[in-house]
Amino acid sequence: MSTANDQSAAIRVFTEIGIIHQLSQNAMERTLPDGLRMAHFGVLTHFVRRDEPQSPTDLAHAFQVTKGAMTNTLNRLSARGLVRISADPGDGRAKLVCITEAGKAMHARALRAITPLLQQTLSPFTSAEFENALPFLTRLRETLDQARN
Amino acid sequence: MSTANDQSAAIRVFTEIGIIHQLSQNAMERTLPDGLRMAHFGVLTHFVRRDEPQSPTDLAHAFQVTKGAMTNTLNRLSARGLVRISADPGDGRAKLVCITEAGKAMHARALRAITPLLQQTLSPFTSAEFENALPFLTRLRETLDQARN
DNA sequence: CGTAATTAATTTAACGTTGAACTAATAACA
DNA sequence: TGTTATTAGTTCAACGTTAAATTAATTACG
Repeated sequence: MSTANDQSAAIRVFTEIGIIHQLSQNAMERTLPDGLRMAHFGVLTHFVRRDEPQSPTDLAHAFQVTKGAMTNTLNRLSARGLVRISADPGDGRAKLVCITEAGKAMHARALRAITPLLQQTLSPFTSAEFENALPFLTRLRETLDQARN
Repeated sequence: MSTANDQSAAIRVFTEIGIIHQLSQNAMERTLPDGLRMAHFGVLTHFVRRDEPQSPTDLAHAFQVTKGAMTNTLNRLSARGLVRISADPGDGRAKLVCITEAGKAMHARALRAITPLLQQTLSPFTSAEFENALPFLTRLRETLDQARN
């Protein structure tokens, strides 16, 4: 990555990524039940995979989002009873977030709702194509993440 | 793309793409001069590459954004004198958008501002890696685009 | 011709996000 | 110990976006 010409491929990659993000997020949010947003679904998925209490700050870090954004997301999930927020007994400043049974049920429902969309729109691809794309994307994300801090 | 297991790679790809989009957009907007946003920079880039009048609807379609969003973007660019909006002489409903000299100058300035960031954060990659990633991303974007309509 | 359907663009409310300012609790250290 | 710095979380204004409703102009067609 040295000459000016080299940058054009990188810029095109970022442009495609931006549009893919927008299109896929919109398609999924139109499909998710009950006005659930991708940010909410992401947090539920996180807790389904890893059912341990976690602080809002850790969650904000995991999702690469500001603490303010995570406060908002968790408040909405909590207001729906999909997540439980309690005080951290070991640290008076901190809180601990858990998924509830209703949260797990909502996640399962959301996953069922979203599956046909995924299967339909991704039918022109093989899973190998996605797996082949992953290492580059992961490394790019890690690089941007490091540059941020 | 048939079994449930296949979807996990696709979901990871979309997750990575979402985070890359967020991180790269934030990094670039922190670098762009004068509070210029990526949406604005994108429109300027479009007109630098293709210096012909174009309607807001065409631009909205090119950027995969609603007409309302494009109205907002164009109004901000116009308020700064970076773009000129005139009535379409052939269609009383339509408008035509052109880039101005100030717009071209701002684009050049923005590109200069953003180049070091690109070079710095992308130095761990070769341009071939970006070029190799492009065909898959392009096809994915096209597929999502078609599914939308 | 005249009515109905389509199209271009704007407007509005609602949402998620950022960045910055703020409060409260903890940690560091002189 | 007491002051200072750091850390966790919230709040607020500003922005871009979407979806839906609205206005105005054009096209289709009976």
